[in-house]
Amino acid sequence: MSMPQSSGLSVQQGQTGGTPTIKMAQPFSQHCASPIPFPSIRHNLTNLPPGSSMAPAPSNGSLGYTMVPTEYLTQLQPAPCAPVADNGSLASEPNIHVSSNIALARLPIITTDSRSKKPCNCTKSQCLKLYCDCFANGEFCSNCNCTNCFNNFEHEAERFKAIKACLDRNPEAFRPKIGKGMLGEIKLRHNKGCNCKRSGCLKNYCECYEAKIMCSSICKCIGCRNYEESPERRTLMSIPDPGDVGLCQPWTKFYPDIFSYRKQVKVKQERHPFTFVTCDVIDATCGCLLAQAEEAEKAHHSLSVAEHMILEEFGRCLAQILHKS
DNA sequence: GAGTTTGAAACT
DNA sequence: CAGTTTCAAACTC
Repeated sequence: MSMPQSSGLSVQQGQTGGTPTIKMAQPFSQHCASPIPFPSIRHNLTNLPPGSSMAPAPSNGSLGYTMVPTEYLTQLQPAPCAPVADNGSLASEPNIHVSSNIALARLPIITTDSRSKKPCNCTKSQCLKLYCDCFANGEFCSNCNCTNCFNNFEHEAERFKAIKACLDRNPEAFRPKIGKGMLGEIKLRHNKGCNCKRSGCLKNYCECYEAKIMCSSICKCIGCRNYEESPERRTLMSIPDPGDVGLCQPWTKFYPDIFSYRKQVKVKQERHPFTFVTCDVIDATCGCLLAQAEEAEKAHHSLSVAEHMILEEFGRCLAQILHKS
């Protein structure tokens, strides 16, 4: 699967282990990997990525919820919660009940559609299998180079069947592959792990490497060189040795745009919010807020406490954004 | 641009 | 669940 090289985020613990900091690592959609079974929070998750919805996990109700592209959700079942439209507003389908206070309380979302979708080149799958990146990402093919494409409005029935088949095989088929690690882990990791044998996990064949994350214990790769101290990885990724720099910020190498606004600011004294409140920054902020919601859920806090925690987190995010700017 | 390699997804 | 096949992307020349 392909991912924009210049986008993506993560939430990392501060160097002293204190306040989490916003770092780029993944598109926002990748942040929503963990099911969110806390209903009171879930119903307030109106800031899901545009075009996404939370749906009950298909296989096992106890699993909570899984994130499914809204197009798929609406085709598979009556939407249990309001999807987020591409323009960031709540969908207006009459069968979807949206509590007015939620609707009123919603903050406007800046769409992240600026990330261009990579066209696929499928020839045999009809773009109805997970081989197809468009299909796997819950998107219709558009401006692709595919042949005999069924991943479009004209082939709704076939798409429906294909989606259902995928979910039957794997209820989490459309779950983002990159997510947070185990409880307490903040770094992102591949949810399934890779199975590379020959690439040393240092080529884009490797999903971990492609996502610019290191392989983890769940990977079943052979001859892996995609780990923290790997010299080959450092060379490939042009990561300076921690001893060579005072404050090592390796991810700035991979995701320069979120850090580049500092340089822009130096060059241009007149600053505008859009020069540093980029889509990636917004994505990272949403990721922090979701993480906070999950923490509240795990701690079984009440809704009001959860809201308080999330608001506090939002404040910290704002402070960091201002500091970075 | 054609051919090869690779590993995920699909299939048996 | 393991082995095999299919597939499309990544890579090489």
